Amino acid sequence: MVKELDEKNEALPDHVGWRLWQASRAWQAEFGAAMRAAGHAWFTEARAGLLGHIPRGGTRQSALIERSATSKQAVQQLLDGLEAEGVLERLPDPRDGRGKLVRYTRKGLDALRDGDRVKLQIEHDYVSRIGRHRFAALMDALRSLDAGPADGSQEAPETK
Amino acid sequence: MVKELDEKNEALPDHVGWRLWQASRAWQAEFGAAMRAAGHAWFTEARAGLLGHIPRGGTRQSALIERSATSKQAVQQLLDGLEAEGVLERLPDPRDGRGKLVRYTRKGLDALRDGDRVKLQIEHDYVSRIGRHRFAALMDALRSLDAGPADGSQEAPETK
DNA sequence: TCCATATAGTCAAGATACTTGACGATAGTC
DNA sequence: GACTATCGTCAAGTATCTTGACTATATGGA
Repeated sequence: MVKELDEKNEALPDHVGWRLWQASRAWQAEFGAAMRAAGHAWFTEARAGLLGHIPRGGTRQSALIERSATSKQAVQQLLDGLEAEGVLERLPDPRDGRGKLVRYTRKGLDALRDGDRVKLQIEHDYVSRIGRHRFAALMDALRSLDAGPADGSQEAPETK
Repeated sequence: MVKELDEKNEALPDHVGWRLWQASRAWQAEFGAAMRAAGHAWFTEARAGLLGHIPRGGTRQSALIERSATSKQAVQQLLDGLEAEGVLERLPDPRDGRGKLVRYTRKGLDALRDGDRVKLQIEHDYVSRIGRHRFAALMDALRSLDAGPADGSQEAPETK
């Protein structure tokens, strides 16, 4: 029944959600490929998402669970994997007998360093592709979206 | 409540990839929740991602595989699920005995209609949160990123 | 102090999404 | 007809995430 209609580029989505999703996936694919190419074979997107919530100085596991938008069991399983890979280590929290502290190992810190380098490379590439002005506008809009889910009367807050 | 000693807000990421990821996840969570609330209990993010590649007029399964960035087996399994849910149907391609055509059922078209409505609602909310100008700049930047991965001649370099 | 409740983390089982490998069927080409 | 490429399926395994049940420690009264 379908003639060529199907072959002539029927419109693909062009709304914020789709664009954000495509852009996010493209970034992650590029970043992950670069990280694995840099020798961090353990690097996956799910793990990267978790690591993004762990500051360089480490954190308590419970704080990590609050920040990430998943269940504590999911966080735990990702931590198990990262600990087994030698990227992180878990220590008992001296101030709370129930808690544990999550900390980067040397291997983990090395990965963070490489990650920073790759991020800069990708960002530089993006700027060269769409221009400094568009890139700045992109970041501004994304920060504004993140900042004001409930308060629409504010400009972008200070860049702390 | 919380002892503030080690809660001093160690910096969380603030780069393009992170911002895109967070924004994308937020959009998808909102969209998915609205769709499920609208009665489309079968709606998941993975399925939504696939449906995004299926135009209203349907498509060939092989074309779908090319568009989506995963394996043909992953596509097939998602199609199996969507077919079982009655959202899609697969017909033999009259022009190619090997191929199949993927088409929306009535139920699927109803979901598309609700999806369009939800998208507009979310977009309207975004505009009210960050302003028409920022929103337009966001879409412009995202489209530019998608358009020119290899050709940077769209905008003058304007470096510095 | 003792007890009730909340919090931090673990263990176990299952669902979903995705991957690789192997395979049969049809199409296109010679 | 034979060779090769494409289309789709079947099967098995991995990664990620979810729910439910459980232990241990902390906290806040009575």
